[in-house]
Amino acid sequence: MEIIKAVRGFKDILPGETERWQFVEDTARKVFSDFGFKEIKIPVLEKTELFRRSIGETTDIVEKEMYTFEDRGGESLTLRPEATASVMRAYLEHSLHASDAVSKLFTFGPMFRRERPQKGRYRQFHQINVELLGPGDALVDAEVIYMLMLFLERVRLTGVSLEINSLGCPECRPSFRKVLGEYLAKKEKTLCEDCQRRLGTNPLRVFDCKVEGCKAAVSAAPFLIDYICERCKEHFREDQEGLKALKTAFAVNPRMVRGLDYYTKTTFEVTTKSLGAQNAVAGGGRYDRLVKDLGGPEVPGIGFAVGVERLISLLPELMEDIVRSPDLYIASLGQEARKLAFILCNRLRHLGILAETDYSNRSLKSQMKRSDKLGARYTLLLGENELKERKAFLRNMKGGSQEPVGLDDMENQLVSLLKAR
RNA sequence: GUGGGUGUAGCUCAAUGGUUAGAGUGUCGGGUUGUGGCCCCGAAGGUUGAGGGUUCGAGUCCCUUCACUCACCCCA
Repeated sequence: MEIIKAVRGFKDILPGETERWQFVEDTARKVFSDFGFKEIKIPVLEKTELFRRSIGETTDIVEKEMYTFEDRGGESLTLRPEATASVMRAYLEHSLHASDAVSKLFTFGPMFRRERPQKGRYRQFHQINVELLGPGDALVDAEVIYMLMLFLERVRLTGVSLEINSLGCPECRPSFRKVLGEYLAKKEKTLCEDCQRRLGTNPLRVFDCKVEGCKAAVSAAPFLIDYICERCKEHFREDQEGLKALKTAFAVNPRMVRGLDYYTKTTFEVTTKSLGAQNAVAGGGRYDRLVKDLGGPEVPGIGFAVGVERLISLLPELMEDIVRSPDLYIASLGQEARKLAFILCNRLRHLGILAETDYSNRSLKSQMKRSDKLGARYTLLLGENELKERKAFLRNMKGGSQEPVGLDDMENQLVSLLKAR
């Protein structure tokens, strides 16, 4: 019979990898809570309408990447392609804005997009998501970005760079689109097919194109940040001052464009050179209209998402310090000893010691090999002779030295010995 | 969605169209009574991704399909 395999683009995360996931999540919890953020848990399934309204009808995500289906009641549901929309929904549904002027929220979880799988791109992938709602001040932007960079530093990620940009606001962006559209129209012939199409739909996207002709056409193009209104300019300037004050290195990338419609003003991305085409490790920005667009009060917000698979693939390999190996392996010989090993092993676990033993009556040699393979610090040798003489041998697996331990009160002796380090 | 590359043991890879598809590594066992790592010996482990075709004969050639992978696209 043929075995059933996982759905394309969906991955198992096995022991050996999960340690890194836990490390990343634990670090995130610690850092974010130091900044006053609280964890929120939200469903993976939402009404389709939520994403259409927040992400934008004409974005690629909504147009061709969502897992949308009708449930048995005939309602259109969608596996979330990102988390911000759900957090906003929960924020409004539970009127969090009414109970506190500032909401600092983070969440972990899987997201779903039906794209062709590739390095660093899966159909189910995980994000760490942070949202800060309430204040619209530029210093908040700097603080959130600072927290992101601190988190990345704490998980020992290196070789990344931070880029920021401003997308302006609903008042000033349209006028720039017009300016850019007119500029690019003059160069239409040098643009690739895709970009010629983009002229009509979203000329800002041409900035993202990697085709040489388009790069050249765009190299002298006007920049959005030169056309944004005074208020947006001031906001962007304060944001940069904030980052400088917090000694956070960044570069302004006037060509950075983001794929979700709800962003306004500050946007940012953390990228790497070692991930191939999927170079964004984290990204986010300010969304001052989103809450209102979803039917809520006028509450500005800012947030970011970290791609966990991408982040983990960039982490240094050597992380032995986070995998736990046994403190003690109990090797037993004979029925009586085996029974005692069984009791002792579980009592030690009860006391917080990672103990292992073997129940299948294997040769001492096999048990020693297993102890070695598991990386146990000590092996306790418990056989018929030891039972008779009321003492067992405790072997240090690193040096190979052995010392006797009295059978009576052995539990306490072992605990004090093993917990000493 | 479009294009390229790759599918052989758990993993990394061999095998001119020609016997019974091999090696390393890993797993399990053994190398005189009850001691790990190094070394030696042995065993288990495969529908050669799947399905069709060409051929006296296919892991090898052809077609289809699936998966993986890289790039486009998009984004975390």
